[in-house]
Amino acid sequence: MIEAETKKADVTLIQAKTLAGKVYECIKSDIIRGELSQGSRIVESELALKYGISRGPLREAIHRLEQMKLILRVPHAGSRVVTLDIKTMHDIYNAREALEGMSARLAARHMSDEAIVSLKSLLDAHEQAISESEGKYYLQEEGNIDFHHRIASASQNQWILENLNGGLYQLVRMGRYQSGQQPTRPAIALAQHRQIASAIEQRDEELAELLMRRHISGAWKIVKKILELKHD
Amino acid sequence: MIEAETKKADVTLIQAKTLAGKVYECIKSDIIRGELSQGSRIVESELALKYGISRGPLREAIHRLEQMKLILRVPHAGSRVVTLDIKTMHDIYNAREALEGMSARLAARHMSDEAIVSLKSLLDAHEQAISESEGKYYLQEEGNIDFHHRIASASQNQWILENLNGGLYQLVRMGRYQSGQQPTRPAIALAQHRQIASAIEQRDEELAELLMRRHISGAWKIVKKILELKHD
DNA sequence: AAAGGTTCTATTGTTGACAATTATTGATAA
DNA sequence: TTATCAATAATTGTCAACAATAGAACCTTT
Repeated sequence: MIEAETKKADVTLIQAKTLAGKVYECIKSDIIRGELSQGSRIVESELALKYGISRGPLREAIHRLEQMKLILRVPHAGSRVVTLDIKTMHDIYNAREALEGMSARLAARHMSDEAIVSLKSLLDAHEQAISESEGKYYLQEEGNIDFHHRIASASQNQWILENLNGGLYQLVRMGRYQSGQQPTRPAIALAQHRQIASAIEQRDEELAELLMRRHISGAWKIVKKILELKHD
Repeated sequence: MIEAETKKADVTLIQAKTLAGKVYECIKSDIIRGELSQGSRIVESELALKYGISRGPLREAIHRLEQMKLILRVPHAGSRVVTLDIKTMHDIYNAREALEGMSARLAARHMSDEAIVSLKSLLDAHEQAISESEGKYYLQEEGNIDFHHRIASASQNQWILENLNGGLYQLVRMGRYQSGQQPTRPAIALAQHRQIASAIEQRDEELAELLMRRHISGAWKIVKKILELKHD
């Protein structure tokens, strides 16, 4: 039993019990971090060799990544890492706006009082982190994701939750990582997060959705400018 | 010509270039039509034998169906056809409301004038079909899907389009098919469709989104009643 | 007889070889 | 030179055998 517990702890670190799952996590990380650059060709035998597995599970990993749109595949021709141009990112942020807006609305309806308290203390921690250290972008970014993740969880909508965690968030991460990972000014984001949390606390569904949509479309405007600068 | 004979789907008729793709289409159809009933176990070797292929491509087909949430899979334990209970359907309709609402907004922004004309003539055809034949539910339902599909295409948002066509619409179809496939009263739906088309024609993004969301949440209320009746 | 552990079986996960297909290269002719 | 077609190479798609795992059946012990 004790061995089983420790084993399970190890497994949770690896995030997957199957070979395909582990390699999927690896490749996903490589793509998001840009180690596999955008548009680059994916050759099954190469990656299989690199990770020391056969082509079977590797193929499964690739298929998963294709479904979440990190990889583009054409039958018999091969796979490439997706290229996040401005149009694609715009699509992603529009989808996010719709889904997270609904997510916030449902969170205002369903989130438990304890979860709301916990959410607000998370925001306090963010404020602390921001005022303490100006340079810890990474932690701030993780905190940002954490906030959005909690809202999505509280919505209690399984479809939306899975499509945010398993799809859109990964693409957003990849986009941030590869465009210099500037955090949208943290103080402003924090203020907006507080507004959203407040709307949820007051069970104001309409306002919660409105504020979340404004928050995301505002983030898009900043990302867009960064991308346009990069492209010129 | 549409025959009822298509249930014994012939693999060679399907356009997919790969074996996995063909079998994927077959199984998807079987699930939506209820030939593979909700919650029933999926055994790889059985299906492989049934379709006369090996387990490799069949596995790929199952993985795709898992990603679009028609199949639930647990590692080493097996797969089952999803069960569309009320909660799941509610999640689906909420996600639809968010995504198709945004879709209508973007359609009002991007849809070409010619496409709008074509859309309106499609609605005329629907009106014709409704007044002519009271019983052709199937055609009406296909027309309904056609309308929503055109909006999604006109949105020019690839992510939303793919997640509607390749995910939510299939689940909605499955739910309709298996709960007696009552079409939500076609005359009312048609009137709402006309309103939406009109808003798009006037480039009123706000109104287009609002009307589409109202349309879908209204549809949900009807579906919910049907499901509740069934469950008692 | 019930609880607990142990063997056994059915099913999934993995592998390496083989077939089919696409893209490339090179030769030939206009 | 350039276009076209054939042969070739590189890569993906498919298969059947093997390994690992979870769940069922069985036995043992109390």
